[in-house]
Amino acid sequence: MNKKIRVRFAPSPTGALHIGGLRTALYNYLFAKKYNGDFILRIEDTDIKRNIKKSINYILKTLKWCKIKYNEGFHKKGKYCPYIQSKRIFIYKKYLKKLINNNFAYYSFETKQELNIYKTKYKNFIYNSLTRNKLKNSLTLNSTLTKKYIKNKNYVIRLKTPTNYNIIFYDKVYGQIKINTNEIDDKILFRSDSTPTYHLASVIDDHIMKISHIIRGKEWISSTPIHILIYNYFNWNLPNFVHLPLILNDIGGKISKRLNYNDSVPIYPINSKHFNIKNSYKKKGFLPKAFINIISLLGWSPNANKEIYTFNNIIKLFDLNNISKKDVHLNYKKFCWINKQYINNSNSHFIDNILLKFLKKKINNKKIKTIYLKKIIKLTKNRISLINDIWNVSYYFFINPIQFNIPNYISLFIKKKYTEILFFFNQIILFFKKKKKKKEIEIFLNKISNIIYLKLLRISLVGKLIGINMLYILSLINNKIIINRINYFLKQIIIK
RNA sequence: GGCCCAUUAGUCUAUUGGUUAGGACGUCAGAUUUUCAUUCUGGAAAGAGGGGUUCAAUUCCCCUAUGGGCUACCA
Repeated sequence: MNKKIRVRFAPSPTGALHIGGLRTALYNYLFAKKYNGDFILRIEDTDIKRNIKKSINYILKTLKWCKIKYNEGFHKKGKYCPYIQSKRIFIYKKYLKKLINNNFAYYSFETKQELNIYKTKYKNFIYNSLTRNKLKNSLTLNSTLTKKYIKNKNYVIRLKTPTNYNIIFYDKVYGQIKINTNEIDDKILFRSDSTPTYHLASVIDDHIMKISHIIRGKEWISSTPIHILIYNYFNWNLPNFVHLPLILNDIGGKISKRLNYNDSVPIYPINSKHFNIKNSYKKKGFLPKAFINIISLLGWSPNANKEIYTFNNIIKLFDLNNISKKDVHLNYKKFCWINKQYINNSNSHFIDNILLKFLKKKINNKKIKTIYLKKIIKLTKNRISLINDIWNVSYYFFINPIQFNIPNYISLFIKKKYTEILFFFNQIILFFKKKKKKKEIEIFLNKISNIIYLKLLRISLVGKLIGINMLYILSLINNKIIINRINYFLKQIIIK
């Protein structure tokens, strides 16, 4: 019975891959990796109307960024090619015929409008064994009429669900679940435009591709009985079902709710008329390794009081038994904290290069030397959580402050001791007229006994009371610039 | 409305019948930092409510409440 573990991630290319989708992909990947199984990427593009061309590429790019590798599937050669459902329709048609011939599926001739009328007229209208006898389909109409409808292609094909039959299945996360067939409708398997629906295509593919575990979002629990019926009708062995808790957005709703693209949080930046999203986890400055750590903890937790894990450790520890049943709320601050741990604790050379690249791009000034930037990075990087934050903690080395944020008690001090302050700054200007060594600056700084003077100096150079130690600011910023900034600051004070 | 699922601090979670209910983010206080941030130390903070079962229930059962999912010729 020890069948090979084979799992799949089967996104439909209808939009940006959001954090929930990526979590599903990751859990499938982790499970496959842990048990030396196969991880398959299958594109489920059966709904032509909703397909967005760019999204397949987007999904691929996102998985690549996260280093989630699939060893079989779209764009790769494999035993069960092609791995995109729009190119497998002939297969689904073949199996569909079997269902019809065995009386497990039938033609139904109501138009969408007619169905809508039923739905508004009768509360809780369901197209199933309780109602289909009174409706327009191949089970009720005589053969000539049926043939006529089929010839005109005005039909859909529905699954024939049994009457009052309890479908009981065992979910690895949620345990036993029981749903009565009277509650589900005769789902459409094949649309009037001759395309299969998800239910048909995915069950057939999962069987053909020998998928052993179906790991997917909890929203599929209600559809699982339909899938089980199809498996049973074909006399196929059931796969293991593993439903994952949902990831909820701040409002508490499903993160990928219907067609609301803006609700989903993209991982990778993407530009197209369908995605009007400027921000992404990648662009904000999350590191892929940290991000994997973050999403691995969204609905799963190892039994340890630890938060930071390497990818390999996550694979080792990953266990379906530790998946939570409770839906997950995102905690963005914790995401940032985890990312910070990676910035400060992983290979510093690697992180420094990323930061260097970011700063160089931001400054866009080739005169500024790499060694200089590296020094600044070294001094400031323990202050950031996201890569992009490096600018917020180091900008004052590159741009002059224009506005000054002066607290009240210092404003009062300026008014009182105006002439003394002028004298103080003149001394500093004088001091910086000549090149100075770090040691000399340190001695000079130590002579300043009044803290407020130091604070004033900081404000004149940085613009506000933030930033690294004054010694480093004074020794890293060019003397001329220091003097210019002070002069500008003094002018501003006079105006006030 | 119907069906299904969930419910430990603001959030993520550990303990799965006997614990001072543990950890993390956040928050608050203190120390370090001339400032800010970091870092460190410490504090506050939880079993939705009501019934059972049991010597004992956060843990098992029932009801209620709340939240979520599904209820498409979407996936």
